[in-house]
Amino acid sequence: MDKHDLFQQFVAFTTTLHEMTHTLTQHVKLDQITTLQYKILEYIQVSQAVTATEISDCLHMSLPNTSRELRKLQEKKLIDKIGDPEDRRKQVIRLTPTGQKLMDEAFSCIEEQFLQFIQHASPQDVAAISQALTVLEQHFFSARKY
Amino acid sequence: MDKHDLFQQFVAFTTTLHEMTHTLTQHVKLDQITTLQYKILEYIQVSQAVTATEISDCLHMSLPNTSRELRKLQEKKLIDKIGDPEDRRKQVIRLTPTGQKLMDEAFSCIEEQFLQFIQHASPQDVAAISQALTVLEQHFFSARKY
DNA sequence: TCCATTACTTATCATTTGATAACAAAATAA
DNA sequence: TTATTTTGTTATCAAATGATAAGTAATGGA
Repeated sequence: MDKHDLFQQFVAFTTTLHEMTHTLTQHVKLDQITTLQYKILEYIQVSQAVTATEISDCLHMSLPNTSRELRKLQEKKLIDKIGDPEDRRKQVIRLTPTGQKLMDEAFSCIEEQFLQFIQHASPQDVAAISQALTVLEQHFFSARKY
Repeated sequence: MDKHDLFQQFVAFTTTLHEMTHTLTQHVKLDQITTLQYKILEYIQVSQAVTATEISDCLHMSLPNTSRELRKLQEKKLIDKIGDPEDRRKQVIRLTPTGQKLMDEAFSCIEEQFLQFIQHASPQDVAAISQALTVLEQHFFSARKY
């Protein structure tokens, strides 16, 4: 197994995982927000306190477009913008209780699907999967630093 | 490690992999096609011979929209449609030499980035990553059958 | 103080994508 | 044969997204 073969395997795996992600998320009903807006909420939830610029950088979208989507999310009462007293140009973005509730519901729906997906996995299987994920996380995360 | 913890780990891993995929593909310059069209070409390349209905099903898009994108790709001379003599309603979609060349170039660009990504990986690391990918593929693929 | 930079907003435009209706041709079932 | 299903197309329409110009306010450096 050389690095070229590993690349081939990696591509195939990515396709499988992408398909799996689609299956896991397809039952989440998000009538009020778009996929992009969901990704933004997801990022805010994971990062807890973020600025518009950080969202813009991490989700690879322009600041004007980020600003527009954040305004829409604020209009839907899903996020709050709080002025940063340290630097009054900045605005800290947080989920509102409503936004948090929406994300909690989405995640529990996804988790339910995930559990169905691995319902036949034994404790040994779970340990093996976790170990595999750890290996990949370590290698990919450490590689990102270069 | 119970299944709930595994889910948390899975979500974190998915985020990392998504970010990695973006990094790998960001240097591919596709001035002539959109992301969706690239995904269609990718699917055709992997599957070799497919119909519009198969693309529609696997990429989760409606048949009219699939038909429209295939027409655009045909206009760009990247794919061919060949009538199926067995069933004259069907059309087999294939990459043209130009389309194949475009995909080959894209993939070699992505592979180049991938190799940079794992440039510090030893043969032992490569084996460990491959083993981890195999474990996940097996579990996720077998889970999909249920 | 003055100037450049940063953080963010508003406005506008083109393009992409998703959804749906209506249609035609071929295959299949009744 | 007739009806139904399958495969694919064209034509619209609305919505989402991406890109860019222009502007405001705050910060920080010279």
